[in-house]
Amino acid sequence: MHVAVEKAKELSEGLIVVILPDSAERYLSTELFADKEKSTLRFYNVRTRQKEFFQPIRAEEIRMTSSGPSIHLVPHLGSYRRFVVSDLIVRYLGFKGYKVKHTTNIVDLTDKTIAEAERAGLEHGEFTKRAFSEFLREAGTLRIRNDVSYPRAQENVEAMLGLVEKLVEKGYAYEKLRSVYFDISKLDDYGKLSNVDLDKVKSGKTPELDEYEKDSPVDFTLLKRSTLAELKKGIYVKTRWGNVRPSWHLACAALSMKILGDTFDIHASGSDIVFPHCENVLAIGKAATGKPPANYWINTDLVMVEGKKMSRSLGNILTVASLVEQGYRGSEIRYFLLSSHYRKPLNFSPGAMETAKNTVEKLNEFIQRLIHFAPGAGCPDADQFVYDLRHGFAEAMDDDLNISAALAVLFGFVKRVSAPLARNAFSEKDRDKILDALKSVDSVLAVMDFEEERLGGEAQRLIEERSQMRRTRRWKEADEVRDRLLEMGIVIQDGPTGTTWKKK
RNA sequence: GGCGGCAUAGCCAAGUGGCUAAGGCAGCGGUCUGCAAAACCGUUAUUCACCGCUUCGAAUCCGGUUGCCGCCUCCA
Repeated sequence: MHVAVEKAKELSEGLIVVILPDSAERYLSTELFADKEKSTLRFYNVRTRQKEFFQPIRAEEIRMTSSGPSIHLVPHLGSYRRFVVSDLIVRYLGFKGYKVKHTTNIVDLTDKTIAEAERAGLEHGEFTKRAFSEFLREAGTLRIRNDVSYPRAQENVEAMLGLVEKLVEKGYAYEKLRSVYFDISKLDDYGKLSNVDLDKVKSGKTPELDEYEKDSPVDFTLLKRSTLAELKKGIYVKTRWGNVRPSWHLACAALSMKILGDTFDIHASGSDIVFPHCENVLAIGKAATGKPPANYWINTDLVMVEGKKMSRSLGNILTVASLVEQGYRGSEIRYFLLSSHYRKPLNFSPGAMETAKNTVEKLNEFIQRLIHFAPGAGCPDADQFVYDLRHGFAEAMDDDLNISAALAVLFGFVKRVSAPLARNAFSEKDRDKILDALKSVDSVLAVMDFEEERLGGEAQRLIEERSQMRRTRRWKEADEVRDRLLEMGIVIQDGPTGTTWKKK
């Protein structure tokens, strides 16, 4: 095929006929035939409420932002689902060959962070610094890529004020009693993203209304007048409108735009904060620049517990730390969070965690069997297995990250490889190809472990001794050694070709 | 009340007009084995909440009913 393409380059016109040794499927799907202009990847865009082909603004670098955590307390599983999904998107774009600049905003200057710092008896800056590093640690546990920029609200107040200045100048924002509000009546399509009809929104219920004077109850806060307590602690910014603190919506909009520019590709957030948060971020960007800040708005759905949204106010939250304490590994928690479609609610239950754990363990055991395999003559099907995995996985993920279908392809691959592997059919070359294909899929999923498990000298000696005992039919002694190894966390498996082991 | 979403096996979950309704977990049977475990092979929904409509054909479209969930408010 390559030869034919090279030949074709030399011709100005003509027809080249290539006879391929198989049905040619694997050639036709390669880059050689890819229409460079058209993407095969589709995302459900909340803005248009349909799946759209993804067209980056600049093909050389995709820019994406994720609504970050408010770090007054360690984020719970519901929040982490969003970050894991964002990470999945970034990783899949990477798998597709794109370079991605990803930012996750750290919301560390809110009523909550101030209140929690107070409760913890810590100075606000110190408190949020600790909370932020704890968040980073847990993100690492969940194998979220670390090449994300994490702009912090309290370090970027200037950018926020600049944005407000622009909004006031253009008439989209107004000051009232030393707070600055966004005037949503100035935007004719406010509410379109979240499909909210403001005439039908029950007004008068916003708690801010008691505290603040706005022209319209639906206008949202950009800069919030500081309280006396905040002033005393020095948590305020001096502006020409008064001593204030930026709002969550403003912080998010400003941070993304500062890092990524006025218009970027993807805005990832949660279905529960479309209104008002995403709507307000969109409004701010649009008012400031005349264009929506992002082209694709992707929202992850909720994590549920016994049919209810996981949230602090319901008192049903679960943290990464508590699951780790229960013996679950980060990769298993990650698997649980990404193993069903991101636009569907995900129900948490102990059983679901157990399923995730078992599944990840099985995948890893499969990998260990590949690593510790006994080489054979070679299996002609290996190439096809690998091709089907890569192709099937990409096809599924291309369809708005259809993870269930993608995982089905992966498990189908495992099943097909298992039988030849068990009868030692693969050559070393086959095996390496199979492992490479798995690694490639795992560059997206990030739930598998490829490190070779090794035995300590003591365990190796015991296994050797036990084999000797078995050869001389000293079953009882052999069983005792087996029990002892089990205590050491090593499971013994006697097969027709000898004894193998795995770590528990 | 307004807007939106969901309902598929024991559990989780794809499929959204036509090939046997993917896959995972759990279970069960078999092969192997000194026993065991693992592995491998096989197996588990005549049916997709309910009623009706359209169609040659519906889990999939349309209408209705029921149940659940989210946002409109704290949480995020």
